[in-house]
Amino acid sequence: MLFDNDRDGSGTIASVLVPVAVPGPYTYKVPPGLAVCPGTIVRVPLGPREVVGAVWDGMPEPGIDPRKLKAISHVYPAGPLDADMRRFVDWVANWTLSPPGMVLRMVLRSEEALEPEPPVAGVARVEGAAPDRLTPARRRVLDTMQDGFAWTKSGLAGAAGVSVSVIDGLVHQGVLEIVSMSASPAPPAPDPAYNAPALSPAQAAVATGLVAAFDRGYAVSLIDGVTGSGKTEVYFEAVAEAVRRGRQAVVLVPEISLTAQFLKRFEQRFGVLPAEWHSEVAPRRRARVWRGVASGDVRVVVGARSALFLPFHELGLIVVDEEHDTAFKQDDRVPYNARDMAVVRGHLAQFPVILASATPSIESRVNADLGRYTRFVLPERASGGALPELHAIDMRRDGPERGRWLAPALVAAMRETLADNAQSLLFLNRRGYAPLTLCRSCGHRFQCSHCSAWLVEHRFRGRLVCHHCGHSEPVPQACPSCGTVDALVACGPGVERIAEEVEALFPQARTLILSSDLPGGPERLRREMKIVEEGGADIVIGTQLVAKGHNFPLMRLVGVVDADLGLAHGDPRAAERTFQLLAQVTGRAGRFSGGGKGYLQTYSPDHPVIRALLSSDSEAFYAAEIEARRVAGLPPFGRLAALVVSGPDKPATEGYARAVARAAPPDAAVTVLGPAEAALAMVRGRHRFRLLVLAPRQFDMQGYLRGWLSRVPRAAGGLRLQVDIDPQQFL
DNA sequence: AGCACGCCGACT
DNA sequence: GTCGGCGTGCTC
Repeated sequence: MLFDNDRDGSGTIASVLVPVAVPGPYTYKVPPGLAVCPGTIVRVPLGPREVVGAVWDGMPEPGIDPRKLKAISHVYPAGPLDADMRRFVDWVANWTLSPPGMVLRMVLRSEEALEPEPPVAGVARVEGAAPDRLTPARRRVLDTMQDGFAWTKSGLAGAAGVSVSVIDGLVHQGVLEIVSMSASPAPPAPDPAYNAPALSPAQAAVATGLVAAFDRGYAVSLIDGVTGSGKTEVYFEAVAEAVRRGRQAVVLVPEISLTAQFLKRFEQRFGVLPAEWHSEVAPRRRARVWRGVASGDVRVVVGARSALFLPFHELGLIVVDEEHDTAFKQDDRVPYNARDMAVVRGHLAQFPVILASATPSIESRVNADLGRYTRFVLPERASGGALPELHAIDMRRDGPERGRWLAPALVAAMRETLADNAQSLLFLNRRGYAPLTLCRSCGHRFQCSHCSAWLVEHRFRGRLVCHHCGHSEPVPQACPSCGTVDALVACGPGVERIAEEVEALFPQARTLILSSDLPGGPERLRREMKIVEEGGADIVIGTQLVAKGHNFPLMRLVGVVDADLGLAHGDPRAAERTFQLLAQVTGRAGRFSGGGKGYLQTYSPDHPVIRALLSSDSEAFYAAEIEARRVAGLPPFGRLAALVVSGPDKPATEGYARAVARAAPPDAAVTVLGPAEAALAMVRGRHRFRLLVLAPRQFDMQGYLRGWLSRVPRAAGGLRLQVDIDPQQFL
């Protein structure tokens, strides 16, 4: 904010939010001649360096020694951030108990974007000049340039089918000259009328409902549609409506599914590729998208969760695809859930938000049941194909012989599928060869020295790996405890072990493992996904990454090797996660090739999650799960739940966690999970302790946590809270 | 003595 | 988040 307090000649001052973990804006002098307003993006000195910040709303903190004030050193041409954006930053900061500057940092992550796009060097014709000899290559270049525009060297070389040296030669001769090309032209806008699809009656009804939401300002729609029901086509109609209304739109997708396939579908519908925003976009391109979003040249962005913090001025729609996906959660720095913050942003700026999933999260279902969201159901596949027929294999009765992991019934189905030249998918959410290794002689179990989780054998790499902290060591010849040689046994299966069994059963089949940790990285993974997609593999063995994003058109059979995995451990969302994962995985079968089959190997065929999966009845699952939470004394999700995660590996940390548990109000259910349970419960985190607080609806969790935080001595060092509360009731 | 490393506090 | 200051402990 600006303050005209020039009465004493000291000049104006402004509040500036700086990208550091301080509680609020700092005060700076505005040098004469610089024009700033709330939202202006500025560079300011901070300690020994200069940082990028933004002029912010609010009174400067009183009691700052005026002699201490430094001056804004630069005003960026980008921006200013509008009032909606500033309110959003403040809201997210308050909600996540994070310093507002740290949230602002997420908005201003591309420093390159803050300056205008630097001009690029190009070549243009010199009026009247002709080359000494007109070779065929030179002719092609000059023909290509008949439009009279300037070209970049490489662009021209590509278009004319010559090498850059031909162009250099023409420059040398004075036929072409190096010119400075101004910023690239605005990308073509998506055309809502380009290729409107023929929607089924059910899809059309949903599309109409989504479009109608635009007249209500803020409204949240939940599209609950089985895999293959055409959710994407349907919400594209809402994107089209936003574009028609002159608004910008953003589609948030879990990072993993930001695939070429998805972008191509967008192009088929709208005639142009959308702007992309995620961590793999190169800095230059990133900067261009940021500037385009701010200037309004970019109308639609498809991106990962961080796209939510782009500086839109005319945002009129957010779509969150696969809204249940945990990739929308950021666990480090500012811990936020992009799905919830999307709803908040829609609320603050009064525009519609669409959440889409085949397996909505419990909280979104509850919010729909309570009437906060409008739920649209797409119960059938758009192709008219049936959902896969699912069977349980009771491993207690019909399991495989000792030392094998695939039941006879599943093997028979694989054989049949193979004979039909179709693909099978074996799903096991466990990387490596075996999850536990022990010594046959003395019973020693290999445990991680850093975090007490079991070490997982990775036979291809010849190492024992901790999946919790990443530590790894070579597989020893002798037992480190009793010294017996060659006495180590692998217990239980991982994908590598399943592959071994498949290769023994079907030596002639083309078998492929899809697992995130195989050598070759994401590049190889993409290649292999493509191989599967094109039919280059018969049997695919995959971890959870096969559940997401990619479509496998030839997949006809899915075998879940261990359907119970993930149902047992301490995470209160274990059942929900398992249901979502297995529904997504089995939904891969027969999605494009007509009928498909799925087998669930389980020791607990009567578990509500397994039963709901078998009957393809997600209603049964939601009812059972909500009831189970009620019986367990947990408040219904979608109301209030908080996770407090404490970070560093310090004895004091556990003490603080237990102290907050004791201080909790009587009607809040508070659980402290120790390191082992936390390791199981948090797949990706490296948290040593985890405090789970479940509080009833009317309880001010934010205030409680803030009060508690203020009492934690600094000595707790780096203690971090992760708040996982559905913000619905506060909107 | 010289410096690598970790911890802590300040940053307007 | 990033920097500098300062203490500890190790090496030339």
